[in-house]
Amino acid sequence: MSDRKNAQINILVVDDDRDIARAIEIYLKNEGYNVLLAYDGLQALNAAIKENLHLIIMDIMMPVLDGVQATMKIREEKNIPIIMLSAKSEDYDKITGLNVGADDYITKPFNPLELIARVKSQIRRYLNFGSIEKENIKGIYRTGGLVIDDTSKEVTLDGEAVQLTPTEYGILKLLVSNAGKVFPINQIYEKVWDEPAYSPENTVTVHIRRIREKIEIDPKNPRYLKVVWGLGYKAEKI
Amino acid sequence: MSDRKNAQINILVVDDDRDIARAIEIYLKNEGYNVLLAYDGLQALNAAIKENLHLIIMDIMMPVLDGVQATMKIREEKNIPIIMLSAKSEDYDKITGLNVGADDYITKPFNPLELIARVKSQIRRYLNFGSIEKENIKGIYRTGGLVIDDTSKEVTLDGEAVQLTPTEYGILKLLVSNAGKVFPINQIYEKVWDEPAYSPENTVTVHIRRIREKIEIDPKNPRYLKVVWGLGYKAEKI
DNA sequence: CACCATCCTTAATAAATTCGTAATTTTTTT
DNA sequence: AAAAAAATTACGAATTTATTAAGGATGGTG
Repeated sequence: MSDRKNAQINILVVDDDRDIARAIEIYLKNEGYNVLLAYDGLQALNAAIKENLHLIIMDIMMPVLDGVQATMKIREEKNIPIIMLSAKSEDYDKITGLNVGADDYITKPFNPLELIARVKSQIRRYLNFGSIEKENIKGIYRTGGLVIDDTSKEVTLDGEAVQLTPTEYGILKLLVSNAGKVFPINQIYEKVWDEPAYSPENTVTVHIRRIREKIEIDPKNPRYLKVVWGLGYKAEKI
Repeated sequence: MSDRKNAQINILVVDDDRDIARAIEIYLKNEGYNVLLAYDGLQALNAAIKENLHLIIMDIMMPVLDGVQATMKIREEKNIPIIMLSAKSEDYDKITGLNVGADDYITKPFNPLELIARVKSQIRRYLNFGSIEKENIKGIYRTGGLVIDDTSKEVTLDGEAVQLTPTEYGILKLLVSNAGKVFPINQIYEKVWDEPAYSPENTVTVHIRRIREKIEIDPKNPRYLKVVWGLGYKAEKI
């Protein structure tokens, strides 16, 4: 029953009520979408940066970081469509949500058909808008001659395959998929390892060095993985 | 001689010395601004709440409610730019004024041209704030040919990259993102270092000097990073 | 189960870059 | 002219990143 054409589309569902999140997940998977789950705004924000998302469905009332705040943060980074969910149908929520950068709004309890309709509408709008490149939907990231295919997990440099370890791949994907953006070392650690960074930040440095050895002609003068002194690393946007 | 485009802009002039208030009124009307007058802090506060103001020029020494107190009250309500006027150029006044939320500062007797220049600068800053949101949301700050991209932490001057150290970057970002606003040295220290400033830090001065060397053609006559004597530094709004 | 290969982490050291301080000079204000 | 504020200069200390190497965990294989 699942559409093949939707198999590449990643939707993030964010709700602290796991039953609701799971229910939505079922509806969406039934339509053939690929679904990721998060249970608070912070997780959502991390996923938005790390994953190749095409739509976010987010509850407003959440612990840690509520839907409104999370939306604002995400908007600073990405331009993915966001549908807000709210238990109450109060105007205040709606207005806040939309002003803050949400693209649509659904009140709970919602009609599954309506949810799907709005999801499709947003996706159509997003994909047609040209705001996204065809490449992105396939999970392909690139800068200069460096190409990362996240579907096959293959990395090529000027057409030649590069062999990376899982950790190296994770770091490179994070940086290249957000090319130009500077990531502090501990943020890299947290996003790639998915656990709080205490102090072993040297680890990241060592990995960076190894990636450079594999993708840079002259690791001392990197073209792609650049350090921004005192701030972190970034993949040069070429 | 009056600009039509300024006809919609309402400036409140607050001074208990009516001659001075009227003099300022004339200068401003000459530029095409719409001028309202108030003769003490309480009137000013009322006007700030009732009228649709775009700028306030306020004397510090006033009966009923002085300029500092009035500024604090107004700040609780609105975020209109406020330029403080002071007969004496005593440090105490200046520092209090700026810490309390004034955006700029002029000492009497003042040069009419300077007054107008500062008025224009503040108005521009205030009115642009809403419309440049797109840039702001992406973390791009600019004044003149100086552009700061906070995502990639890149600074360019007339298109050419400028290499700044983390501290230099922090200072420049603070000033440029609030271009036109004067920051006392200890405020700069506290915001950039994120720790209390104990002794008057010569450190900031040295950093300013280093930034100037990198972004100014003639560091002795800076176009961007200007000192406001006895007060602090500001990035010129160009 | 022992062996091997791969990858990750840690530590130690080196290299690079930046920072803060103090002393001195210049500029501005009174 | 005196005083205050800011600019300038130079240099050693401190911070941050790079590099190298060794040890340990993991997983596959004979």
